[in-house]
Amino acid sequence: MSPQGADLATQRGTARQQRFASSVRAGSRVTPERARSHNRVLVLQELYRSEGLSRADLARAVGLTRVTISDLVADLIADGLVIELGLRSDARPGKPATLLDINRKGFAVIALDLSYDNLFRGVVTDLDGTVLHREHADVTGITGTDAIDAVAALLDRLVAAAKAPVLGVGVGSPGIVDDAGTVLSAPNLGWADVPLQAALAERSELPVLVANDANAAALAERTFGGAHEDAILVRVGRGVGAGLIVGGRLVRGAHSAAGELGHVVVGTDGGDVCACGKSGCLETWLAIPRLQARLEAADDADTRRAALAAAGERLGISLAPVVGALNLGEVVLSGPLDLLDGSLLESAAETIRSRTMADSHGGPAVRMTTLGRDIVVLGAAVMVLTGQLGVF
Amino acid sequence: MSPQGADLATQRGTARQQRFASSVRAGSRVTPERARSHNRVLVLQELYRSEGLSRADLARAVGLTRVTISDLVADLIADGLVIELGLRSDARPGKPATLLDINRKGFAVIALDLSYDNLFRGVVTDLDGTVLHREHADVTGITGTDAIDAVAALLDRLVAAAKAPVLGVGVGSPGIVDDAGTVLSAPNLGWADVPLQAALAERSELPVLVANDANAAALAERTFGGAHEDAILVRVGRGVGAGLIVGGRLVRGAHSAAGELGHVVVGTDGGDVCACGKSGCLETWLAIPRLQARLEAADDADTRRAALAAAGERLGISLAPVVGALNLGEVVLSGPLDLLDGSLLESAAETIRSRTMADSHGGPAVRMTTLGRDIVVLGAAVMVLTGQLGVF
DNA sequence: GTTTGATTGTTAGTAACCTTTACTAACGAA
DNA sequence: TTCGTTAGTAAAGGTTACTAACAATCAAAC
Repeated sequence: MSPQGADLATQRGTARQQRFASSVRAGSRVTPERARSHNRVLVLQELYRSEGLSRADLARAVGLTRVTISDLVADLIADGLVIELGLRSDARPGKPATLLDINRKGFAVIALDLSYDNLFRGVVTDLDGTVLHREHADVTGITGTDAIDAVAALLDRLVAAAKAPVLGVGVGSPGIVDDAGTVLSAPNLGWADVPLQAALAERSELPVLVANDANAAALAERTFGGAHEDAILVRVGRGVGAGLIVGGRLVRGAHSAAGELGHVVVGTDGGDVCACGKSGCLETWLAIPRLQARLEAADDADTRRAALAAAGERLGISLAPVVGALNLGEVVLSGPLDLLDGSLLESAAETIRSRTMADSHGGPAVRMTTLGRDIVVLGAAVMVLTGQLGVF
Repeated sequence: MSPQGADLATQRGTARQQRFASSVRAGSRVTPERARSHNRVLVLQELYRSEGLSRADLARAVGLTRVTISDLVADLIADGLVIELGLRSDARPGKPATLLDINRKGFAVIALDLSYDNLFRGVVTDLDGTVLHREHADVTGITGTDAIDAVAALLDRLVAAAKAPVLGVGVGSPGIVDDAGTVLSAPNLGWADVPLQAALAERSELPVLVANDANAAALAERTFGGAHEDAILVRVGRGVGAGLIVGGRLVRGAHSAAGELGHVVVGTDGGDVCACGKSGCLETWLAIPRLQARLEAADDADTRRAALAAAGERLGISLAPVVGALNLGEVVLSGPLDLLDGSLLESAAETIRSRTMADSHGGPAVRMTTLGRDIVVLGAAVMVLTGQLGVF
């Protein structure tokens, strides 16, 4: 399944993972060693986004000399991260190039999505984000430490299913998650100040990264969905959450609570009472249960469409100041297609346009995600790729 | 006025400025030379924020060895950027330390504020942002290329007034300004696609940086006003603009238009017609001329206070989604104290709190700036310090 | 008064890194 | 076959930061 490099990696195990991590960790002073790590990452990045490059291609792309690139590539090949594909076939003058690629199948990434109702989902992917294996666990009624155990058990099954050395574990969790991967608050799971990242890292002896589900989804959309450098991803489900990408980077917020849009009050005309105590929160307009209730109460198609459009309008009203203040280039929605993709989306787009300064570019693109239900696990995988390899 | 290093810098002139600039410019590959530039900047940063450090102190703070720090400091002293202050006086065992500092009075920064009504303001500061000299130019009725000439003339006067080598020129301009310092649109000055930065750089042969006035103000608030790492600065004047700091960095936006909040529609209950054609824009509620008109129409103090509170509420309504989405830690207002600081500010703060999820931290701090009318020129100076020295 | 220990800053030598220069290998075109 | 081009490698050189060692200097303990 995995070539020599991967086996090598398996032998050395955790130490190797740490080394990858340290090669990326940001810091202040630059020693020659750090400089080389940085250049290593640049080579990996180039290889990641366009496979089939030669050493000479890399030298041109990265800006280092062929000599240095050869040296770096030799390191990466020795580590099992890069493989030679063979000679380039096209007819050009000169010595034929040896094509390289990241060892895409030589490592596995494990990604978990804890944001579904009563269900934990997990996948094993390769370095491309291709899903190789799926597992899930029913967690109806399970909260607190039992839920932590359920995550750990699911992780164990995924590790057992992985057929290549595991590069790391990414987790998208509901609630507010801080930089250290501690879930500060996730009411549905009964979690408060749960150090999920540390707990899973200790039990699995793998690098683990935990983040909020909507934030993870935003990363996925940025990496695999082609989202703009300045974009917001809004996830509509039992609640409403968002992830923001500003200048190509995920926004964390003053208290790690960036994207918590669900309980922002929309409009100046009241609204339903929310679970949080306020009236007119975005969730009261947009959350799927409320939306479905309103649709069931509707008699005909027009009324239903009006209900969806009203929800979309509320979304647009709350997003307009964000789009204006950040000058966002794109708004992406994630959630049930049958409800979101249609009147709701169109109404939201129109509302945003009519309430912001339609600069010469005609306002932001507003669209559904193309990543479907895997968006959170894909984002969790991106977290691992970024954290362990520095890719993206 | 300026010590030997400064004279030296004067002689070599522009070439030196370029060198400073190149030492900061971001890039991809890391060569040893780039690494050293980076470390140079780290030393400067440490010295900038706490004067009176020894080489050994720097070594501890930056993480490099004393040997390397000594070498870097020797370079910086040779360049005139750092000076020795003398021996440390306090009684400690060991050889007394030689204290160092950035040559704070040895260089000047020129900063311009083009955002006033019919007035261009400019200052000369030292590296601390202390204003040493002021100039202004009445530009009533002056627009287009005449306005560009007026800026250049004001800049010439400031250069002539500077008593130390000029490190660079920062300009805070109204309108939308792109990364290259081109004013894409500034209706009041009759500017569209005016390459102000390039024009001034060519005429003055100095490094020039142009940015939007509210964005510059946000930088000033972050650097000199102690603003939070995630904050928004709202500037209320003839129009309404904002600058956002996210993760400690200024947000530019998809089309360089971040912070353009003035023409975002507020609320769902209509409002006055705006110059832009829409109704209920934030400017129609908050801009100073409109606000003053409403106050003059009011009969008694209570009505006036209510008008101010209403304006503050509208500001809060439009900021709430931004505060929630970005999880901002602070909201800072800049503008006429007599109008903003009071009912308006309190109402805005209360509205933001009541419309966002009052996380465990009680919502963002909401306050006036302490930097007064110099906020934009100070921000322009910060741009120069950041761009030329990498400080902050 | 002397010794001891601590701190600062410098000198000398070393290891790591990237570059320049020069080379071989391999290929198409004339 | 020769020429020009491209890919990759090898050797030498310069820059960078590190370790080790040292002199200068001072407080505090003896």
